[in-house]
Amino acid sequence: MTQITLHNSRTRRKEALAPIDPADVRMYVCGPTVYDRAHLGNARPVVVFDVLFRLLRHVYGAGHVTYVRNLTDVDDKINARARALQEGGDGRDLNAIIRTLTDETIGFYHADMKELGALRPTHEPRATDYIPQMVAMIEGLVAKGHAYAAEGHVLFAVDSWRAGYGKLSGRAVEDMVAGARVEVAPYKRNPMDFVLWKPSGPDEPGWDSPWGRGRPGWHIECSAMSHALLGESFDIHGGGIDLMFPHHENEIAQSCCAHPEGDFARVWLHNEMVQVDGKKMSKSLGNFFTVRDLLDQGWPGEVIRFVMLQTHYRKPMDWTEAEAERARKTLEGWYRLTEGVPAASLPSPQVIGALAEDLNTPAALAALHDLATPETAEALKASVAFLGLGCAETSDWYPRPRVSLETSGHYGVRAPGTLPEDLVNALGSTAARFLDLYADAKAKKDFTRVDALKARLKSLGVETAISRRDGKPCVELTAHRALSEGEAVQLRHEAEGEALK
RNA sequence: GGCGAGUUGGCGGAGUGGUUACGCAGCGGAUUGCAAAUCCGUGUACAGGAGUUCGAAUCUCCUACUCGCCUCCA
Repeated sequence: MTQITLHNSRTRRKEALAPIDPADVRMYVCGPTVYDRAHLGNARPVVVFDVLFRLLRHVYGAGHVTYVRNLTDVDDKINARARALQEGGDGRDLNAIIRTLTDETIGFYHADMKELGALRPTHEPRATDYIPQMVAMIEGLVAKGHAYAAEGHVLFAVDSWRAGYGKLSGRAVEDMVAGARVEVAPYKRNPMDFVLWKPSGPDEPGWDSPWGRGRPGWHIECSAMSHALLGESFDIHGGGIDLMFPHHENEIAQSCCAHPEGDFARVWLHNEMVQVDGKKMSKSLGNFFTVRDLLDQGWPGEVIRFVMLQTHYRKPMDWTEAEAERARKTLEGWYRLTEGVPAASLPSPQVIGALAEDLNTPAALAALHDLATPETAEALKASVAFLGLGCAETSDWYPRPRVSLETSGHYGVRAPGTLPEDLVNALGSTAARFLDLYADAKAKKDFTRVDALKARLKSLGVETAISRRDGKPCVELTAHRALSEGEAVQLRHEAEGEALK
C-alpha cells in the first residue's frame, strides 16, 4: 500500500500518515462562510484538499474515506450583508433575507467548485443545522470550568487550559496579550478569551439557550460538527494557514477540553495564501477576484485548477494570465495526445508517488509531462483524470466541434455527441471544398482563394488547420463556439461555394 | 514589537550531501505555400557572507530582502 507522508503543522514535520481506522479515514476541512461568491483564495483549499481526498480514496478505497467540509451560514458578516440588502430596499425581515442569501451563495459555491473539478465532500453540514450540538458542547465546557457566562455571552477561558492553548500556532498567551492591538471587552477574564455564544438582537438570527436567545461564536461550529460527524478523534484537519490562529487554535481548545478522551485532529494541514502582485488576496484588502470572474473571462475551470496544482500547497501562489495561458496550452497538448485513446485502469505510480510525498502536485505534473508521449498516452490520460483535470472526451472546452477530412475521402468527426448534425454536414462539406481549393492552389501555386476562404471561416469562428496523414493533405475545421443561425447559413453557403474554374 | 514561512536559470517550478529535473520562453534544425501541430538538438541557476565536509542548492551561523499571522479572512 502506498505510504502517504504529510507535513503536520502541529509538529512542523513531515509524518507518515497512520489512520486511526484505515477502513474509515476521516478528514475535516474548513469551508466557506456563505455571504459572497468564492474568490480564488477561497478556492485554493478546495482544490488542495480535493487532491488529498482523491489520493486517500485511491489508497484506502473510495468507500473508506469520510470528508467533511462545513458551510458556515451563521455569522456576523452574513448579518451585515443582509442588513445592507435591507437598507438597499429589500423589504423582508432580516432572517428571510439571510436564508435567501445563504441558500443562493451555497448554490454559487457548489457550481463554482464543480467547475474546478472538485468532488463533493462526503458531508457538507450547515452550521444552523447543528445549533443544539453547539449548545451542548458549550454547556459541557461551562460545566468543566473551561467556559463562563458574562453579560449574555459565554466565553472560553484560556487560563483553564494553559498547557494546551497556543501549541498549534506556537504562541504564548503572554506574548499575544502584550502585542494585542484590539480593544478588549471588559467582561473577559483574560484578554485572549474568545466568544462561544453571544446574544442576538430581536431581528437577528437567534436560538434559545441557557444563556438567553443568541447565536454561536465563530469557532464553535467546526468543533461541534466535526465531533458530530467524525467523532472526538479523527485523522486530518485542513484549512488556510490564516486560520491557524485564532480559528484552529480555538477549535482545538474547545474540542480538546470538551472531549479530553479524544485527540481531536491528529494531522493539521495548512495551505498557503493566493497572492496578487505579491500581496495576499483578501476581501479586506479588496484585491480579490472570484472564480466566477475567471470563468466568465473564458478560463476553463480546469485551467484554473492546473495553475493551482503547479504550486505546492505550502507555498504562496500567484495567479497570472501568462501562467494560465501556459496551463491551457499544456492541457491542449495532452488532450490532443489522449483523444480517442483509452485511459489506463490506474494512474501512473509516479503521479501517486509524488502526491503521496506531502501532496507534491508540481512534481506530479512533471510526471505527467514525462508521460506525454504517444507510447504512454493511456497512462497520461488516467493520471490527468486522477488529478481532477478533464480528459479529451469529457472536457467541455477542448474537444470543440470539429471535423477532419483527408484527400482520400476519410472523414472524421470529433465530439459527435455535442455536435448538431447539420453543423457536422456543413463543416464536412466545407472541408471537402477546402481540400478541392487547396489541391487546385497547389497546382497553380496561387493560394489567394484558399487564404480568402480561411479568413471567411475564421470570421465565423471556425479555425482551419492543415496537416498530413500518410503524406496526403488533411484539413481540420474547428468550430470554437456554437454558431449562430446566420453563421450556420453562411457556412453552408461556403460549403456549396462557387464552381472551380 | 512578538511568532512563523520563504529567497533555485528569462519565467514557472522539482530537488535535503556526490550523476540532465521538468515545463514554458529563447536559439538552431526537420517538416511546411502561409499558419498550426509535431519531431530533433541546445545554453543559462541555486540571495549574500562565513563555517562543517573529501565534497553543499541541500547541514550550521550571520546578513539582506520578501511574505504571512498577531483584527474579519481560505
